[in-house]
Amino acid sequence: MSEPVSRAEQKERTRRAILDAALTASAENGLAGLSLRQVAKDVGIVPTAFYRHFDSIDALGLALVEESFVSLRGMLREVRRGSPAPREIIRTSVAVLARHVEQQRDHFAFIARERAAGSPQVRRAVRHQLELVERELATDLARISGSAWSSEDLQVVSALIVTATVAIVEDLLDPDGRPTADVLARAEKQLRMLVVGALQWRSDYED
Amino acid sequence: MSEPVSRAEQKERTRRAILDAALTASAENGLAGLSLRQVAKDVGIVPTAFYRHFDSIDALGLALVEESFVSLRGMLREVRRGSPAPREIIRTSVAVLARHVEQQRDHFAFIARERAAGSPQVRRAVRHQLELVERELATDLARISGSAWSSEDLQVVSALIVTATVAIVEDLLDPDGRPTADVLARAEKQLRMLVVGALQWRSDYED
DNA sequence: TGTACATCAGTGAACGCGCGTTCACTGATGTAC
DNA sequence: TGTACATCAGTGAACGCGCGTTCACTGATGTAC
Repeated sequence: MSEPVSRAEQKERTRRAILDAALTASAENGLAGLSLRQVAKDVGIVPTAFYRHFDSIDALGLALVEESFVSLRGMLREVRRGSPAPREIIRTSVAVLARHVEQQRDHFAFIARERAAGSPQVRRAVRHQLELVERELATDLARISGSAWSSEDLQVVSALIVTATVAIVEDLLDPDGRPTADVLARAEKQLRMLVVGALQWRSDYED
Repeated sequence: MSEPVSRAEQKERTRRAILDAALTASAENGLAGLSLRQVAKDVGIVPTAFYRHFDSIDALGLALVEESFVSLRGMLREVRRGSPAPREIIRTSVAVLARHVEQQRDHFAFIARERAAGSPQVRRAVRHQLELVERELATDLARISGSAWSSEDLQVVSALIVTATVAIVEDLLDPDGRPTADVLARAEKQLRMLVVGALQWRSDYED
């Protein structure tokens, strides 16, 4: 019935199972509340076997950061494929965001949670990744706008957009929060308002 | 030498000591990682005595939420005392924010952390308090602007300002973050940009 | 003011539990010849 | 193709530890008379 699997292949499968179980379990009490023994039990291995795959729980945490940002970058890639018309960009981007957050709920929740509450090392990794996203957004904005903004302004706008988007994701993930449709409608309005402010900025308020 | 203290007074002192120790200890691994035994040891009581003051660690957590928001509201009260000229409001408000965050670091860090990572009950309490702040801000904005915005727009702007401010506080608290002066300069710019967008909004983009 | 009783914050022993980590091991898979 | 040896993912017993919670208690403070 089943294919024979090489030792390397089997090891990779177990590693994946550990990552999946850890992601699910950390949704409960955060990465800091993760129990190596519980993860091992879920995976179906003995606790000590964990060490064949990761040096420590913190190393596992960093692997989960990587994995979660693979999801997030997949989303960004799809957003970049969208229309370049400003109004359309926002509408379609929010729709893409909503779909990806729903499909990769655990990854986005992991990022949102550990960004604020992770161990210093994990928190640093998450913030670093978000900073990279911020810089890429600044580059995109420079391309679209034809360098109408100063580089300082580009950074400020990008930071604002990323901040607002993180908050939108948190709202989407909040089980007690408003209905998804409301959050998305408000998200579009917030982002449009923000873009209006940024566009207006250069002519009116530049220092 | 020392004054005699009533039983009620002594009980209140112990309660305060528990809250202080818990706030400090939770800065390490979050409220979820708090050890009742460690808190008791720090306070100088036996672990079981904790139950004379709180029904559970979650109840203690809710008390810490209350206490932290007393700090935050103290800050807001001072902000409201400031100048009503838009440009001045932002500058002085950011300065007040910076000072309060520095002085009540643990309270602000508690709010930022538990907002994202607290137990469902604690997270709900934090988000509820932030929602109240958002609504009060909407009321203030209505008063200042003379009801130039729709109530829906007021809510959207308020949410955006609160979101941006929370992010600024997180940046101020981040030990690996940019220098405080940079964060504050950027904060002012972000908030101004945001206000520009909101003001422009009503004439240009209203649905 | 003095006495007898009530209250109750804090004590200390004891419990069972799940934790991370160590270690020597097993036995199937992989490799060299 | 067959054999002998190496590798190494997963095993299972054992460890010491800190955890939250129970319970009956003590003794100083507070109150009624």
